[in-house]
Order: sequence, then C-alpha cells, then structure tokens
Amino acid sequence: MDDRKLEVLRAIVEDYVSTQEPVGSKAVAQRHALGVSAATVRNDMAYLEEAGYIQQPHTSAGRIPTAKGYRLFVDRLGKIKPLSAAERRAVHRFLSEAIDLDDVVTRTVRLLAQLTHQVAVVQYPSLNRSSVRHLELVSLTPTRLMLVMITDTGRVEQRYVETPAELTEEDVLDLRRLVNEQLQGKALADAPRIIGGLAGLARPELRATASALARVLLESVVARTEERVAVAGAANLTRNGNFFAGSLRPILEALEEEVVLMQLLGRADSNALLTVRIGDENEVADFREATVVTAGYGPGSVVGHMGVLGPTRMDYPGTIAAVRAVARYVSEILEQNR
Amino acid sequence: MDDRKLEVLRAIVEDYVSTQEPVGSKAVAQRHALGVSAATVRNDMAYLEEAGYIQQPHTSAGRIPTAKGYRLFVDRLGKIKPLSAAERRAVHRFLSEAIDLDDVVTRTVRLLAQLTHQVAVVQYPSLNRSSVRHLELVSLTPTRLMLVMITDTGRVEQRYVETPAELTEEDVLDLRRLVNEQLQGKALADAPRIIGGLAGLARPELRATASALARVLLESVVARTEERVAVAGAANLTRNGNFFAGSLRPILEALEEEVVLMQLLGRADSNALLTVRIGDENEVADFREATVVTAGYGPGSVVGHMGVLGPTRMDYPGTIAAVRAVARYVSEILEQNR
DNA sequence: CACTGGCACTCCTGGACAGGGAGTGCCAAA
DNA sequence: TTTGGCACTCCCTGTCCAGGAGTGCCAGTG
Repeated sequence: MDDRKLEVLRAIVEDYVSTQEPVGSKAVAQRHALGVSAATVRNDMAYLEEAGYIQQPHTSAGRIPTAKGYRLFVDRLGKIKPLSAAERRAVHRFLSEAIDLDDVVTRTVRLLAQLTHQVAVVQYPSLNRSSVRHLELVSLTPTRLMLVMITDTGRVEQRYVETPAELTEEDVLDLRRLVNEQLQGKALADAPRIIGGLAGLARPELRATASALARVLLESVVARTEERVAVAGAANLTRNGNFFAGSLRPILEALEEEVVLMQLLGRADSNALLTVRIGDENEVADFREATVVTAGYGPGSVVGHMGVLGPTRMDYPGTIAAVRAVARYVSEILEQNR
Repeated sequence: MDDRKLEVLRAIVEDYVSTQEPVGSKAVAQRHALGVSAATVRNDMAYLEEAGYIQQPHTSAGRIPTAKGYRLFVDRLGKIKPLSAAERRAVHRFLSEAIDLDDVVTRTVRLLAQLTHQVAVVQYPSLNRSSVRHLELVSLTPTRLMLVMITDTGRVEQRYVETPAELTEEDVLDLRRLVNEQLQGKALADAPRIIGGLAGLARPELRATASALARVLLESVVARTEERVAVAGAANLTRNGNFFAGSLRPILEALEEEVVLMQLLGRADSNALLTVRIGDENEVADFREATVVTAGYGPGSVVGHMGVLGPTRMDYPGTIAAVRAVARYVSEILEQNR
C-alpha cells in the first residue's frame, strides 16, 4: 500500500475523531498538506474502502474508519503523544496524596476518567499474586469472630466466622498465633495447601473452630476469584452525543457487573504492557462498538489491570499515553510500599 | 377541597405514573369508577390546575401532576403497598448471605435498585455513631505502619502511618496494647479527647511515634466527615425514556460525587423514619426534577441512610414500601452482629 | 345548583414533499 | 498518474396538511 494512502487514512481517522463527522475528499485534500487534489484523494479513498479500512455510512457521504482502519492506525500510524508536563505533575500530586490502598485505586480511576474523558476501570490488586502480611482475629460475640487479612499490597479482607463452640480470649489468641505462624509471608497462591493442614495443628479442643476458620480462609482466598473493580466517569458516556448506537442502557448495566468488567480488563494471562481492543476484538458483546485500552500494573510483577472504555472513535494517541503513564506511576507507588 | 377532586388527582397521578403520558378527562372518567361524566372531571381538573396540583404541558393536552400534586398524593392519598411475600423472602435470603459489612452494603444497594427499578444509594454505617472494637498495627517497613481500625458495626478502616523512628517488633506490640487499652469499646464521638492524651502515656522513646499515630487516628475519626456511599442501578436512569428533561450528563456526574450523594441522603439530623423529597424540595440543584426517598437504618439508633432516586413520576407506594422494608431488614442484620 | 352533552377551538404529531448541499464516481484531458 | 469537470445520489431541513386528542365554555336538565 502506498505511503500516501496511509496518510489519507491517518487524515480520515484524525479528522473523524475530532469532528465526529464523516470526512470527505475535499476536507482531506485541504486540511492536510498532501500536495494532491481532492480527486486524487477520492481515488485513494476508493482503494481504502475496497480494502476495508474505511466505509461510507451511505452513498454520497464522507468516509469513516472501520475497526480495521483504526487497528492499522494504532499499529502503524499513531505516534503516542506523551502527557504534558502539567498533566504529569497533576498525576503525581494527585496520586501521592492517597492515604491507603483503597484510596490509591479510587484516585487512579478518577484520574484516568478525567484525563481521557472516558469511562475508567481499575481492578483492585489481585489477591492471588500477593502474599499474607498479617491475619487478625477479633471476637465479636462468643461464637462469632471477625477475620481480617492484610496482604503485602496493603489490601485488607474481612470475613465473619461462626465458631462451633464458645471461645475464650485465650483460645482466640492461640488461633491467631497459629494462623499467623503458618501463613505469614506466604504467597496466596500457596495458601490453600497450608490452610488444608491448619486444623490438624490446633489443640484438640480447637480443632472444630480451626477448621471453620480454614474454610472461611479458603473461601476468601481461593474461591475469591471474583475480584473487585472500581469504575468512574460513566458520565463521559454521554459525551460526543451518546456514542453508542443504541441506548446507554446495556452499557450502564454492564458497568455494574463485576464479572463483565473483569472480562473487559482481560484475562490474567495478558501480561502485555498495553493492550488495545477495538470493536469486534472485544469479547464482551455489549462492547462491540467500543474500544478498550488496558494496561497491567504492579510492583515488579502485574497484580492488576486498569483501563478505559470509549468509542472506537477515540483519541488513540492521547488515551494510550494516559493509560500507560498512570499505570506506570501507580506501579511505582506500590513499589514504594513493598 | 372536594373528596371527588382528590380522587381525580389520585387517578391522574396513578395513570400518569403508569402510562407516562398526560391524562385527559375522558380517560379518568372511564378507567376510574367515579360515577361522573368526563365533563365533570374537566371542571374538577380546571380547579386542580388553578390550585397548582396539576398542569398542562400545552393547551389541548392532558394533565400531569406538579410537584405539589405529588406531595399531596404522598401525604394523603398514597396507601403504602407492602411487598409481596415472594419479594420479602427474596430480600431476606439475599441479604442474609452477606459475608461482611461491605457485602451487606453492596447487596443492599443492588437490592434496592432492583426492587424499585431506580438508582439506589446506600451510605456505609457512619463512623461517628459507632464505637471502637479493635485496633491493629502491622509494620510494613521499619518506618511504616499500617493501622487497621475495626468498629462494632463491622466496618474496617485502614491507614498508612509513617513513623519518625524505626520500630522494633516489641515497640509495635507496645503501641498496639496502648491504643487498644485506651480506645477499645469507646464511642468514636468520644475518641478525639482520648486520642489527645495518647502520646503522653507512651514510653518516652515512643512518644514521637505515638503522636504520629494519634494524628492519623484523628484524621480517620474526626476529619473523616467524608463518608462512603455505594451506588447501583444507574442503568435505570435510561428507563422510561430518559426521564430527566436534559441529558443524563449532570445526573451521572452527580452520582459520582460523594459529597452530593451525602447531601442527597439528607443531613444526619433527619432522624425521621422515612423521607420523601419531591422535585424542588431537593437541595441539590441537579435533582430538582427528581424524587428522593430515603430512610435511616441502624441497630437501635440510626448509623446511616439509604435511599433511591427516581423521576418525580414514580410509583410512590411501591418505592416507599421497598425502601422501608429494606432499611428495616438491614437494621435487623446489624442488630444481630452487635 | 351540580352535572351533563355538545361543539368549536387549539395544538401536537406524523407523513409527504421539495429544495439545497455535500460528496461521490467516472471520464476525458494533461 | 493526476486533475478538473460533471452528473448523480442521498441526506437533511423546513413546510405544509390532515388527523386526533383534549380542552373550555355554554346551554339544558334533574
């Protein structure tokens, strides 16, 4: 394919993204210094359409890029434009004020939404990839405990535990010592094995309670594949005149479904630094008209993903830059707290 | 005012709520057995309009209720219709499966959204009205602690604390004992006073650290007027054809502002069992076209509020019943965990 | 005196239709 | 290979008209 044809495609993508209207041959010839006439551009456009990169909403309208067109743009044409110094400063300042892990996530998701003017989604650091820092048992009533688990990423999980027998203060201390001895510093991935042997290590009269505790621990650790996510910027869906063809309904609904959001952020396997899924490339049916830009983050290894969701017609260079920058800085912060 | 006029108003409210279209005199006369002709209804409607209870979108259209009309309906006409047995069972089952306080709140807000088909908002139990169950210190690095506070409503707060000096394991245990001795069982309202004296009670070499700790505690307890809220059902905003006159934009934005949501749920002072704010009665500008139904909840005393937000044109009897029922049941659950 | 039927009037709504404009495809010429 | 010209297509907008729903008012009735 011609170099000029690529330039024409770029012009169409850029103009369409900024004006939101089909772009015609004349506009391309005028606004972008290609040094050729509109008629020539028309020929190139006919070619690009034939090749499936652009399409016409109807005869006698300008062209708009297809998903395939955007893909080519992202892969070969878009130069990522770095954040401005002011933006960079704002990111640093805003995130460094976070007071705990929850706050880091909350701030991150807001920041992403604001920077990109799109819907942002941030996954809380995944439990499976972190390790146990501390376990705490608090007795609420004689037969009811609260179990609090703190991980090295600073995440706190809490669960109620009903105990089969009444426990003394002493019993609780015993149990706490036991679980901490066994689990402290262990990766959560290894935890199930250890937890299995927990009941056997307790004093005979505490066996039943210890196994109740073990069950709850397993639930929070293993069965806890449902991971939490934070969302912000839903209001941006109404930007640019309701970008989703149909109603907002299904989108808003999907945004409240954690399962869907997790799917959106991509399976754990994707360790790529940054992923862009355009249109059909999305597995989630409701987001077939959207683009999702995601990045992994974490101290050293990836413990979670973050990303933004927007119309396929989005500012790719800007969005990609923002997601990447934020993911990097959040990783740095987590690194510091190790 | 005539009894029959009230019946006409009720008819208009009910029909408009269900059909979402201005209701004319003929429809009222036919569908509701008032025993009078359409012409008579017309006269009554003229009166009701004069009195400000209903209005015409334009000449030669049917009538729709005004905020004042809804108010009268709620105060004098609407008989709350209790939840069906099935709904009641569903509420109990769904909420009783909650595994911790966060989960109670999450489930509650979803439940409300689903039952009422509107946007639901639930405030996390307010810190100020609960008391300290336990404080836990975990050292992350030699100069960095994590402070975890557990309250008797089951809420967990966490904060990082930078310590001015390196701490040994022993030091941390000492500090933990100290803060627990001083604060355990104390109401958070009384906490600031106690926290003030904390540093003075520590070993001399731990004074500096203790006062850093005290500062963070004060921040989480006192300055923590910003309270968390959960939202669900935003997708319901698109029901019934975008009920808000303008765009969804401002509403979606407001729903992400915690400050606004707190305002929406009403100031702490409102200890009324159930509040209905219709249209202008709302202080928040963006919600002038909406109705907010809120209720307080808590074990014994009110520790938080919950509510739903919908069009003034809402099913008042059903919504009020749902909010009341859910608030009651959540209160029961909290009571059990005391 | 309250209620009723009838009637003229208002105003919204949806469909049909024409004019203007933007953009294209194609062709012949440079 | 590029260019200017030209006919053509199709959307968009505004206008117009008929249909329909609902009202207000008035005169008549029990």
